[in-house]
Amino acid sequence: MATPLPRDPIADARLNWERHGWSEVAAPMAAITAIMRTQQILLARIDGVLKPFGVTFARYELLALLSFAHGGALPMNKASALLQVHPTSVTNAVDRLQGVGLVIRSTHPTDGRTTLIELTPEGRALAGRATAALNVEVFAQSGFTEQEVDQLIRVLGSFRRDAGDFA
Amino acid sequence: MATPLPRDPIADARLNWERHGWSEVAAPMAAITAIMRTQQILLARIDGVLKPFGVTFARYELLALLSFAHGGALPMNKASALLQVHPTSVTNAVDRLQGVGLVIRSTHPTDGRTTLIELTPEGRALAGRATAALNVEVFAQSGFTEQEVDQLIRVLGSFRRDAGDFA
DNA sequence: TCCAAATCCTTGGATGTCCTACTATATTCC
DNA sequence: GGAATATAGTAGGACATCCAAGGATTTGGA
Repeated sequence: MATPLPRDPIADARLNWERHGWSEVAAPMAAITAIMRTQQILLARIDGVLKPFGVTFARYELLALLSFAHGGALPMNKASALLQVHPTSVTNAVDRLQGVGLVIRSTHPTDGRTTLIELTPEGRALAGRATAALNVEVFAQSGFTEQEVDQLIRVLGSFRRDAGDFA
Repeated sequence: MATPLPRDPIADARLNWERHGWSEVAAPMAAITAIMRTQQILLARIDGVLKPFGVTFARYELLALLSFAHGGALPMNKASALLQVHPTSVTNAVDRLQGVGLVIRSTHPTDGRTTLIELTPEGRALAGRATAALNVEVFAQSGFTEQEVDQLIRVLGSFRRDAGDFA
């Protein structure tokens, strides 16, 4: 990766906010900006681990979700809701996963509008191997202490609830 | 926004991890997934506020950075480093901002390789109005308590340092 | 029963991000 | 000096996400 900057650019932004008389919101601005940047770092790390498996994080998430579903199948709209992404994002992911034989689309037995996404044996196998890799190479060395992990889960959990993600 | 889910999907994922014998990494997995989702929520909120100004968060960040620079100008590579995005992302943003007259490209006085990005008066004015809107509509009601903001800044700050963002 | 409203999925378009490769300009070192 | 190396920015391509719009199917109320 690139050479580290001599100073934290987010801390500098916070100072700029304070200098301009926006001290009231300087800290939340810094926290939010830090979340954005942290997500970038984590996504790059995850996609790097998944690259050898030929899937991206978005596609892996779908495979993992299906692997936990009874029968290894879920309606598209359920997947969209649980992954909390736009339906078109699921369409996109399914197109690509189906293209390489990791999932197949099948029609819902009673509702003609609904399309079921079904894990193939190859998809299930890949999900297992990819999860093992992520567990070892990312989650087991997240860079957060146990206490920090608990704080993040608590703080971001209430944030997501307040944002309307879940009841 | 859509109807809230009856259960937290990330907490459910964590339970699935534990049920499959990955208890050691279930919590970090949940924390990381929560960061990803929180970023999505925040980005949507920010872009919603910026929409009336005709800019996205990526372009706003560049305008804000320039507004704090002496002379309202920065080399492309400096902007890339400070925003911590790929150079091509800056090229993209500058193309669009220049297209609507908010910035202009100028050549570096001594280094012919370098291109300076310069804020136009319109760009500076828009940056000011957009910042005011974000301060009031997003940062002042972030959904985090002061204590949570401090925790996030501390935890994510050390994470970013460890990730090599800054010294 | 039958048509309007709701739901499901897909297509097409806009953005942002990254990577690889390429051109132009500077620097370094023989 | 001049060639090899390094740095700056851009073009082209791959992905993911969202929104708006449209076709298909189901549900529900008149």
